[in-house]
Amino acid sequence: MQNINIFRVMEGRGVRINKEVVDQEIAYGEGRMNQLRRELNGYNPLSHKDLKTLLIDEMKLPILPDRLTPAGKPSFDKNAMKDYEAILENNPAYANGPWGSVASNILEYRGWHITLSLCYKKFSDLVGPDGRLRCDYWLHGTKTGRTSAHDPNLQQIPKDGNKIWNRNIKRAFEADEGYVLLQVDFSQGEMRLATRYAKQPNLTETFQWNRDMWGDMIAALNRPKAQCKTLTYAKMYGAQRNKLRLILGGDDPDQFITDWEAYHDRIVAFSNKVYEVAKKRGYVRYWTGRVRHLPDRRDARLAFNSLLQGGLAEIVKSAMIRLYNEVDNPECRMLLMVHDSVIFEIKREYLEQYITQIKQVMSRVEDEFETNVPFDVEEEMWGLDAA
DNA sequence: CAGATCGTTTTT
DNA sequence: CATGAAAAACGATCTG
Repeated sequence: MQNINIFRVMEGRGVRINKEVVDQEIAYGEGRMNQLRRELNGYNPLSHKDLKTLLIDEMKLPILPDRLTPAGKPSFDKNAMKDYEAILENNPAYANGPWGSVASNILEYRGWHITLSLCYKKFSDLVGPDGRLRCDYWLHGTKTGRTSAHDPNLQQIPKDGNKIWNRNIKRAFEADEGYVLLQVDFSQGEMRLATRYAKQPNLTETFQWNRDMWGDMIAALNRPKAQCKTLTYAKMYGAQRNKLRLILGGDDPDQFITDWEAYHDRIVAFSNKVYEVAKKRGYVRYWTGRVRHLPDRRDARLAFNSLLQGGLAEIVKSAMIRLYNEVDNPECRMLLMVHDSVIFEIKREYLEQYITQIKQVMSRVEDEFETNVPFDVEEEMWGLDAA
């Protein structure tokens, strides 16, 4: 079976939508947006112009030098608004004014705008008469070889959130009667691939012994998990020294970076080699033979990330072929794919046995790709309230 | 007015 | 000159 046919089957199946939850959230969200707009004196939080008039001209807040848009204008995105919120809270001149909650109002308005227009309203418009929502996958939708999804883009539905505007998103999806929705992810797939390519001994051991990668890194580098994640992802994306310092903030970032690079010495050396080779050739070749041509061969920083992002996408697509051939059936249907995870609709009474089988088949990467680093997967139930 | 670009949000 | 990957999609605003 080829991927194109598998995706065609998945597009045909779609996923069931809970119309009550969707309608309820639309009504509530629209009400909140109207109220917030009134509290903001009619200023439109979606208009950069309005926000400049309100925040800079009227409220006399400063333009934040570290918070500029690519075009060099003051940014009012959520990071900037957090800074403004702190300024407002710490300054009595503002606290006693009429704009006490202006920052949180703007953030909530924009949060609802995104959730309603991209999720709930889209779901409502696009859901079929049978109550199922179908997106459109583009198998060639990205430069790296990942798949993209459209109408709606189900690859960007918010995670269950602490934020009120997307706290109920997952409740909008439901399984058929007697079934459950299960997501299965390749965990730390890109780091496993980097470890496999670079033959990084300590990480190879971490993965072979099925230890927690973050736990080992935290212990070795003596830094909090959030910092370890930030730096690790930034390195996988090819961030340069200045950018690393900026995103890590205070607390001796240079020492941290040095320690990280020592702990991942083989990966660092390998990424440098990928850079050199890609610069010479103008492209990078994945394990399947697929190539990504660089948009500008003088700048090969993209190469390492493409090798990981694209190479993992090839691993996931291979896994989907095995899953379709060996597992998929009316009791256990593949419905959706989100980059490094696959979402299934499974008959509840056989759930445990299918979890075992899916994990075994999905992680059997060595069928196509020789590796001594295991590619483990983790399962997660959708809709925990499903009794 | 149509189409392009900007700024913002969300995901892996 | 500066540089953090890949995307979708909305509304507001700019451009021809």
